Parts: sequence; C-alpha cells; structure tokens
Amino acid sequence: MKRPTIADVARRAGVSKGAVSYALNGQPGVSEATRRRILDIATEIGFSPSSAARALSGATANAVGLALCRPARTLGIEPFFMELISGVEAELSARSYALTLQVVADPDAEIEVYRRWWAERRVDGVLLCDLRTEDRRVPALEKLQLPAVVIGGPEHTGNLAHVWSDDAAPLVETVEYLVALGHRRIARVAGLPSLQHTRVRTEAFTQVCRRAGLTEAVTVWSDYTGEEGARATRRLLSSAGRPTAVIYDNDVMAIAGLSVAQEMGLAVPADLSLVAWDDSPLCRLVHPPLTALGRDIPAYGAHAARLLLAVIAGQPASGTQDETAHLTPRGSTAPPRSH
Amino acid sequence: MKRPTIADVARRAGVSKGAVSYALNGQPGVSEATRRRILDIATEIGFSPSSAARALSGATANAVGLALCRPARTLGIEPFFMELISGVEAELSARSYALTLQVVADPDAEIEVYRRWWAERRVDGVLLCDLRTEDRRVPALEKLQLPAVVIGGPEHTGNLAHVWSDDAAPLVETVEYLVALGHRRIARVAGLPSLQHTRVRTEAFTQVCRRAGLTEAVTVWSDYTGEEGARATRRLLSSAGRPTAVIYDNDVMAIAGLSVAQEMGLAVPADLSLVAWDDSPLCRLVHPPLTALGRDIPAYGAHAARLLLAVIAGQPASGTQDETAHLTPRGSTAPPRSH
DNA sequence: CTGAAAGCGCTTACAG
DNA sequence: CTGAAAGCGCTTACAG
Repeated sequence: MKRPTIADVARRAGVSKGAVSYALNGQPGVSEATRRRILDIATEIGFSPSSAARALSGATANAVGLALCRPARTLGIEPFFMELISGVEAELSARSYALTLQVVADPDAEIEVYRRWWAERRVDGVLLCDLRTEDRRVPALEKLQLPAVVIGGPEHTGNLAHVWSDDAAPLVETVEYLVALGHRRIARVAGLPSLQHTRVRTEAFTQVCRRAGLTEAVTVWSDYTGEEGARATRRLLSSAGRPTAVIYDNDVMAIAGLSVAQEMGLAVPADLSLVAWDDSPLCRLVHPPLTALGRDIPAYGAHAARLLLAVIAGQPASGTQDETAHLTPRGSTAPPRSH
Repeated sequence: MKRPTIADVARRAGVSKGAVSYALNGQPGVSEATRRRILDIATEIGFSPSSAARALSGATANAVGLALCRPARTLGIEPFFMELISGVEAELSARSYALTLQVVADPDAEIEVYRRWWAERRVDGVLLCDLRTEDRRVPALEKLQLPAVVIGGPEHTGNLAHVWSDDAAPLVETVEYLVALGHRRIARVAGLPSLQHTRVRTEAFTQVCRRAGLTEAVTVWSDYTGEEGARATRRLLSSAGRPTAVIYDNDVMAIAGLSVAQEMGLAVPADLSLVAWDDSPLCRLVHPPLTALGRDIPAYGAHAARLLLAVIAGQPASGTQDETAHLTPRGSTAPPRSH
C-alpha cells in the first residue's frame, strides 16, 4: 500500500501543497469552503502528514520522552509507574503526541539518553521521574534547553517546570491518626534515601513524632522491593520493644510486611497496625485490606503531561502542586492490643 | 544550544556530507582512516543524526510501536506488561531503536492507531499483544503491510510473525500435580474469554480433567482484576461441593482468592490449594507464598523485539516458540485435609 | 575513494 | 485567497 502524501491530496483537491498544509494546520490562507474540501479528501484517502517531514521542517517532533531508571523487577511490580504512564498517555494521545519510552540503568545513562534524544530531535520534551536530592539530570536538561517537567519537587528542580505533591502532610496525618488510636511505638520502612521525596518524608516523620512526644520513632531504609520490605519488617519485629505500628513508603513493601507479621504469628491489626503509602488495588487485595495513603496517580501523570505541552508551546516554566495524598483507613489499623 | 548537523561534522573533517554519512553508517566509500577521523569528530561535537531527516530520506524511523488495550487500572496492577516492556526495551535500545507506547480503549481504536502510525511513518513495525480468537487487528496489519510481530499464537496469527508460549502443557502439569496430591475437585478462574490464550487453556483444562476422571472440573470467567477474582472465588467457595483447589489465570486474581479464603476462615493450603499463573514477585509477597506457573517475561519481550527487528530488516515472517511456563510449588498447595 | 546533486514530504515566507 | 520555491538534514545513486 502506497502511503498518501500531501501532494496526493493537493492533486485531488486541485490546489497547491501549500494550501493543503494551511488547511490541515488551521492556518489562515484558505477559504473555509476549500479547507472543508481538503480535509474531506485527506480523510477519504487516509492521509496523515509524515511525522518525519513535519519534524524536519522545523515543526515539532510531536513526541515526548520518558526515561525510567529502575531495575526491571521493581518496575513491573509497582503499579505506580504504569498508572503514571496511563495518565500521561491519555493526555498526550488526545493531542496526537506520541510517548517514547526508554528504560535506563542509572542517572548517567539517562542523561546520555536525553542528549541523544535532543541531538536526534526525537522528542520535543521530557518528563523526569524519581527526583534526587543532588540530581545531575536537572542541570543537564537545563544546559540542553530541552523542555522538561520534573515529576516531583518543589525543591531541587532548578529552573525546570515541575508538578509535585505534598509528601509531609500525609505523613503527619498518618502519625496523628496512629497516635490517636493509642500507638506510641511507630516505625517507618522508607524507600531509597537518595530520592528527594524520601528525604521530605523522613524529615516530616521525625518532626511529627517529636511533636507527639514519641521517643522511639525509628526509620529503617529499604528499596521498594518486597524482599527488602520483608527483611526490614523482620528486623523491626524482632527488636526489643518492637513497634505496634509500621508505615511503609510503598504498597509492595507493606504487603510483604503483612506477610512477615502473619509468618511470625502476629495478628494484624490487633498486634500490629500497618499503613501503606501508594494506595493501589494491591492494598485491597490482601487480608486484611491495608489502610493506605493514596491519590490519583493517572491524574498526576496527565497533569505533568499537560504542563510539559505548555512548556513546549513556549510558556514559562512553573511549579504546580497536585492533589495531596489522603488516608483511607481499612482493616490493617486498630488500637494496639496492649493499650 | 545549537544542535550539530552532518554539515558541521563534514566541515571540521574537511570532507563532503556524503562521506560523513557513509562513515557513520558503516558503508563502503571512505577509507578507514577517514572513517575513524569522522567518527571521532562526531563524538567530540556530540553529533547524532536527526531521526526525522533520516526517516525522511527513506531510511527507517528507528522506532517500534506498542499499543496496550487494557483499562488503566488493570494495566498498572499486572506486572506482566511492565516486565514485557522492560524486555522489549532492553533489546530495542541496544540497537538504538525507540519504543513508542500508546494506551488504547478497544481493538478498533488500536487499528486506528496502527493506521496513523503507518501513514505518519512514525514506526517501522509494531508488537501486537492480547491476541483474540477473531482478531480484526491481524488482517488490518496485513493490509497495511506494516511489519508486525504477534505476541501470542501460534494460531489466528494470519501471515504475521509471532512468538508464542505453550499454554496447554503448564495447565496439564498443574492439574496432574494437584491430582497427585489427592485433589478431585479442581476449579479454574479464567481470564477474558475473548483472548486466544484463554481458549487454549480452557480446552486443555477440560481435556486433562476428563482424562484424569474428574467430573467436577469447573471454569468460571473473570477479567484479571482483583475484584472479579475475589467474586469468582467467593462464588466457588460458597457452592455445594466446593473445590479443594483453584487455578487462577493470573497472579492478581490468585492473591485476591487467597484473601477471600482467609476471610471465609479457610486455611490455605490445608482446606484449599491455590495456584497462580504468571509467577511474579507478588506471589512471593503474600503468606503463604503462592505456588505458581512462571516463565521469563522480559526474555519473552526481548525475543519478540528481536523477531520484529528481523522482520523489519526484510526477513520472512516466522513463528517461534518461547519457553514454556513451569510450576514452582510453594506454600499454597498441599494434599486436601479431607483426603 | 570523494564531491556535487537530487530527493524524501512537509512548512512557511514571498510574490502574485 | 493561491501558487511557486526554498529549506529542514539526511541518504544515495551518479560522476569524477
């Protein structure tokens, strides 16, 4: 099958290629009647402008890049990324933008991908995930002047546009809720310490615990995988004066923690209360269902995509705050039995 | 920052643009010394050829398309797709191919995406997932003559290349294992009946149960979500002569089933054995860990990507069989208590 | 082995 | 409002 070109449309419409181009792009320069006729013919013969030719003529690539810097096994298991991608995609495809995805091994490889995308003119802009505290990717993108939106922040984003969610408030809400239930020994299994949002959460946790007069607030570090989440939980539950409540930085670790509690013969929630960050269908899948901190992740992705398209269109970089996660109490939290 | 072009490289090397092109693409026509010098200069000034210009000159788009036709909420929770994407990506990026992703609402929208990608020359080929029994997408792709690899089969793939895995043998292995444990009432919670691999599994299940003399082999239909998996399990466990073992078509439904069993006061595996298809880290996350049918999904994706690149390079469409899933017994299967 | 030139399919000033 | 033409940055026959 031969692909139709703009010349085919022009010939059948009896106009120049330029006129077809104007008609297709909604530019002035053709009469309304002619535009209508041209569009009808284009639809009829199944014409879509070549993205390559369009990109080459100085227009945009009509594509946006997303590099994911996580090992394959954690990428698959965390619903977060797919939900984010769904939201990004919904927004992009509504505007006929393509999403180019690449999985990278580390931040330096990611910078290399950005450089190549830029040099190849393959994308008009990129979305940056998993913001770190000293993030080399931010100055690299600024230097390339490649339009970008950081999914995270609001700090350490340089001059880049960003969409962020308050990570401190939900933790405060959760600790106060647990304290109200009567818990005094609350622990937290945190995600990767190199990530900026982990730092924000850790600081918030420390502060709210101090404010509530809890002396035994302990944070242990993990990497979002079930294995590490289980190991951290085992360590916490084996210690003298074990916690009566644990807050996890993602759903996967919380489910692993629930499993460890059951394996150690502890009843949830009577002996141990559990709270998961990243509420997802996984949290409702287990027994008891997990109390969780959640928000609309596809909407977050859509929000970021919309902002990126605005930046590509030339609007100044801005930071906008997205919805704050809220606590949904379910069966995994209750007053401690000893209380 | 101005992006370097082939002309910049040519100027600094003191050769023509044509020579640079030959050097970069490993074509004959330049001496080895000149090629070396040109490549060094290209690296030095950070040159990568414009993908648009390349695509326009009749070369390839250097991109491959993947359309996902599942609602956002199931996409996120099933590790399968992200693992598949990781594998596809690893293979593609090693050859400097980009992956273009699009989430679509239904098969017709998916065909429309293919048609647009083809007309825009945006991709050189596509990967097709979730093969159906009467799949309109297959003839549509054949008509477009867009290189394609079906992830599934080996039937109903038309003339398209495909990578498939035997869906019957693992089910036979599982049923025989359960029968050997002493189970006589085995049920199956199946995935979407419109998918080809569901049909293959259902037929295999019916046959092996008949062969083993099981009269009560029952299949109930679901949609891969935890909600539906839970509902199907509740129905099965409430029936007279409830099964002593249940096989699920994915990990998410199996975990939901485990939760329902616990909620109904049934001990797993003493009162009820559970087997999950799609072994993933999720299966090891719960308590007891789930006996599961698994195989290397990233490798499956890599395999499909490699085949697609071969088809794009002009090799004839072929069907190749991938690894067969194998059973990993864990804590969720045992002889039935009543036995 | 190298250079000059056409052409891929668009967009966009520039004349009419 | 429309047409003819240049140009985007490559690739690839075609001469030398």
